[in-house]
Amino acid sequence: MSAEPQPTLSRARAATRRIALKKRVTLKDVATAAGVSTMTASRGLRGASDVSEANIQKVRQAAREIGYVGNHLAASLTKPRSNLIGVVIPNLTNVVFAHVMSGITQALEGKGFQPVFGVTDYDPEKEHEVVKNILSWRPAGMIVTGTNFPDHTRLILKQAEIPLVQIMDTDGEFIDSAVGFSHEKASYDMTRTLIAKGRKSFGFIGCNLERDFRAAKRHAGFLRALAEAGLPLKCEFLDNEVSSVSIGRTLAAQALETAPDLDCIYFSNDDIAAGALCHCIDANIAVPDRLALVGFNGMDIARSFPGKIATSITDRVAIGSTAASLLLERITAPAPLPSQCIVFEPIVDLGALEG
Amino acid sequence: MSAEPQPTLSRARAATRRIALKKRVTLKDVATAAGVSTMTASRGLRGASDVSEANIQKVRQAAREIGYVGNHLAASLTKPRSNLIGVVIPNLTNVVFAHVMSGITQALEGKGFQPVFGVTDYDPEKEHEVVKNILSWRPAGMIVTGTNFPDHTRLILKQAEIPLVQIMDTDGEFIDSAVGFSHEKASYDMTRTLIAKGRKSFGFIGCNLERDFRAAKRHAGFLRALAEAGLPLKCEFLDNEVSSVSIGRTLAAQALETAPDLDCIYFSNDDIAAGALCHCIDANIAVPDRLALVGFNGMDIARSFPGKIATSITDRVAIGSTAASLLLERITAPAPLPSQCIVFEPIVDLGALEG
DNA sequence: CTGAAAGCGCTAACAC
DNA sequence: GTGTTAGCGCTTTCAG
Repeated sequence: MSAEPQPTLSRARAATRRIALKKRVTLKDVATAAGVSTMTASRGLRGASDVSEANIQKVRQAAREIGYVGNHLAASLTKPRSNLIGVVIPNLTNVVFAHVMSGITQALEGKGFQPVFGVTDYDPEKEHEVVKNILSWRPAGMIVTGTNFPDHTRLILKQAEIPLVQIMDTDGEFIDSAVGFSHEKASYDMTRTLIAKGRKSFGFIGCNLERDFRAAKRHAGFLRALAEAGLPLKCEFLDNEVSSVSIGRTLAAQALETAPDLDCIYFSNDDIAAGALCHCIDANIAVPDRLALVGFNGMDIARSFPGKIATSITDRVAIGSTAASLLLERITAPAPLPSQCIVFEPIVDLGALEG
Repeated sequence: MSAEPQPTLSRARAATRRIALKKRVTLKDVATAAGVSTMTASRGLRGASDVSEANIQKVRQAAREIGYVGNHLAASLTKPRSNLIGVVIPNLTNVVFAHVMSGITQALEGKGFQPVFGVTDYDPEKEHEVVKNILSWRPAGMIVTGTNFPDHTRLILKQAEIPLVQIMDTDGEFIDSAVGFSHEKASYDMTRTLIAKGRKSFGFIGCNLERDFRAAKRHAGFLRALAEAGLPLKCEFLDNEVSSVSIGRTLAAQALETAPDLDCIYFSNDDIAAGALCHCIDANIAVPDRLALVGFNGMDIARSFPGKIATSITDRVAIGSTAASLLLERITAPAPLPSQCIVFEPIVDLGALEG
């Protein structure tokens, strides 16, 4: 008797559901409407080989008529992985990551993958949660930011055994593959260039260095170049808020009060450098002649003051799209590909300092 | 005989899979490890009521030990809807939408929903594809941009019968609920204010008006205010590329050559206004005394030239987070909520024109 | 409080 | 070419 099916249950449930959500259109409905089996319907809709042209038309027509939508959940359940792509980034108000995302979506365009994303706010715990959550959607691959993961996060990422691309940072160890650049080297290079241009009296202003590992690495590269040249760091102002134009303005004012003889301030990014420039304009300080301002990323905001702010130009969109393309390549490869790292070296842009 | 199970098949498949992906850890493995049934394991992991504390501990411990990750695909399949939230936006390089996304993720934080998103590039066909695709993940709700949808897109959105929030634009008809403001009214208001300040000789410079419906609505509001005041439009330069600082620079130069007596240029957004400002600085044109520049959105780039650019300040982050909160409210409501529209009126910021 | 059975909607594998 | 069967991994019944 327990082997006997009990139609009572499912009928009751169906009835309940019908009241709540009208009818849920499934593949079976398409099949019925087209007068074929569900398999033929399935194959027809997917344009599989081995279906008669007549049936393909019938099935697609039927699907359109009854407004069939398909169910990726069910389809993915029959496969080892879904066609979702997980994307984990620290922040979205910062344009840098918006650009990266843009590159990612461009590369994913029309490839049949849908991005699922999570924002970590530079918080390792949130990051872990987000990664775990996304992994439970069985994504075909993941793109995550940076190389600094706590062990337990690194572990689940490894154990997922799916293609993984770590972006933006190539300074640490990566798990599967990476696309980005060395922040330490980028700021080291920039600082050496500035020293070569004759700057001697350096200050540093940075935001969020405790949580933003990449900003911290830029700080480190800056200090290394200074140390190698035997130059002192005249003053340093750090803030733990996320960077913004207004903070730059405030901190620059403070720095110049503390050390009026500075001839160069290195900022952890362009936003704060732009804020500092606003202060300099008001305070009538000649930029860059008397004081050089150096940001990072080459963002619109820095470029909109032509020549005033020196910066390291990074191609975020390219990093995003390259990462996504690399990921797709690794996903579709018949066998796991060897580890790989693609570097996009930033371009030193001195602006008016060049002359 | 056909009723006889045929274990050969599944064993063969399992073996194959084992080679490819090692073992896939499922709930059953957790149950076995903990010495309980799958149901107890399921309930334990979800912290359901009616499970003994002892078993909860055993199950969670086991899950941790064998590195169980869970499978949202399977879990969602048993429910009418997944806990994904679909988000559809036109663009990501434009900071405006990055801010919106940021607000959305903030509001979704810790609520157990994961955003899935698609970018349309202002293309209705891509938009339709993206919407259809996301719907087939059976999201619990959707956030889409704007009110201008082609009929077939509007239809599938309606038929999905899930909570829907349309954002950024309240000018047209919305399907379920909306969070945003009237672009037409915003620019109408701004233009009237400018006229009241004595500006008489207006030009318009815009980008992407053909595809960006909201920019087009701002254009319309601007023209309406002009017409009402009986003022002529002295010149207009439109471009079909996506807006950028450099385009603004170019078009402003052209406009001022065509109509040197302009005393106010209205731009479709802040980027291009900032580009125009760069031109004015170079050409030594007093802004805003001789020429007022008016952008839209109140973005950092405009504010970084304090007072120079008049703009309508919009709170994108708030729109995003409000939209997401509203969506969650509608998702969790026991019964469908009535239609609802939340308006965030932009703030007119005249900058130095104020005086 | 726990377990067995059935089924979510789809597709891979086999049979016809 | 097309249909039948079984099963993806989980949860919702319902029976103990």
